[in-house]
Amino acid sequence: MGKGRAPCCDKDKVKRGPWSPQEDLKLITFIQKYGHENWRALPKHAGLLRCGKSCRLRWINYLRPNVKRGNFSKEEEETIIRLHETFGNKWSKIASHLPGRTDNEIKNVWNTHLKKRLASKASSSCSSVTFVSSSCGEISIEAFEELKALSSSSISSSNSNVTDTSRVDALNPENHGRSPFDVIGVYGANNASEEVNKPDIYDTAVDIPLELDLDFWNKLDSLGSFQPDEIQSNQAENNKWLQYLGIELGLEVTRDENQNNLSNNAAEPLVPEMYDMLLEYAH
DNA sequence: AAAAATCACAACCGCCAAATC
DNA sequence: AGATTTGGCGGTTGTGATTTT
Repeated sequence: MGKGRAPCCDKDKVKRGPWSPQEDLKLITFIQKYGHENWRALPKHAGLLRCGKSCRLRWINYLRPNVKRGNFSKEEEETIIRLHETFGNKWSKIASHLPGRTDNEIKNVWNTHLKKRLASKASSSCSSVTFVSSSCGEISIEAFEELKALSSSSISSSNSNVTDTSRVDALNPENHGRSPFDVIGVYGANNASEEVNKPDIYDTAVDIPLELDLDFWNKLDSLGSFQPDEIQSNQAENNKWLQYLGIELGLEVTRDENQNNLSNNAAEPLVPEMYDMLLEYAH
């Protein structure tokens, strides 16, 4: 590496503000093909006029598989409140206990809803609630026990679920079998492979092997409700996911066609036409 | 109906720690 | 060992949507 710190990006030469569908597609297709080993170099290679950081954020918060969208459930909100009691504003830590939710989203929910709610609750009463507000300065025994269990669980890496989505998401039974988007973390498996074998990603397309973590699969087995066949083919999941995104982003694939593709090509490698279409659309 | 106020959330900024040279 | 790079994190801001006046 060269000496001298280079700025994160040239602010005059990068696009800022909301992401367009075209940009999303470029990012998705690039990461789908090559992974995201180097965020700084990624925008250049993907043909994006964006800062690497911006790409990373966009991917992590909105484009990667397994990101849960939509309102937080009551349980999720209560979990956030409890975890905030323990961790404070450590949003990534809190996010690591909420599969599919990102630190950014949790932070937003906290700042816009939960903080206010707690403040008003605290002003009315400081006792007799399971989840005690900050102003009361203590945590219930049940909450503490649960936190202890969560902390010692093998699924909780020290990092956020952003970097280890496959494990966290896979172990949440609620996450099984929703949409192609919710399928076991394709990119989590990918990340695992990157650590073992780091190809020159910009010269050759990468065949992404599905790395098996015994502990992970044992836990999966113990859940019982999961269908191992669904994740046998990493490529198949990529395929489903791309198709899903294609529709979400308004590409000309009807839902009927997509349904057929999902069932007929589930075990096939990525459909070249799909790639072409995505790339063409992105250009 | 229009203007003002408020809300919600996506995106940016700057700092820090770990990794790398 | 120290300088540099990079990814990640938390705080903050900008802006479009919604609600209130």
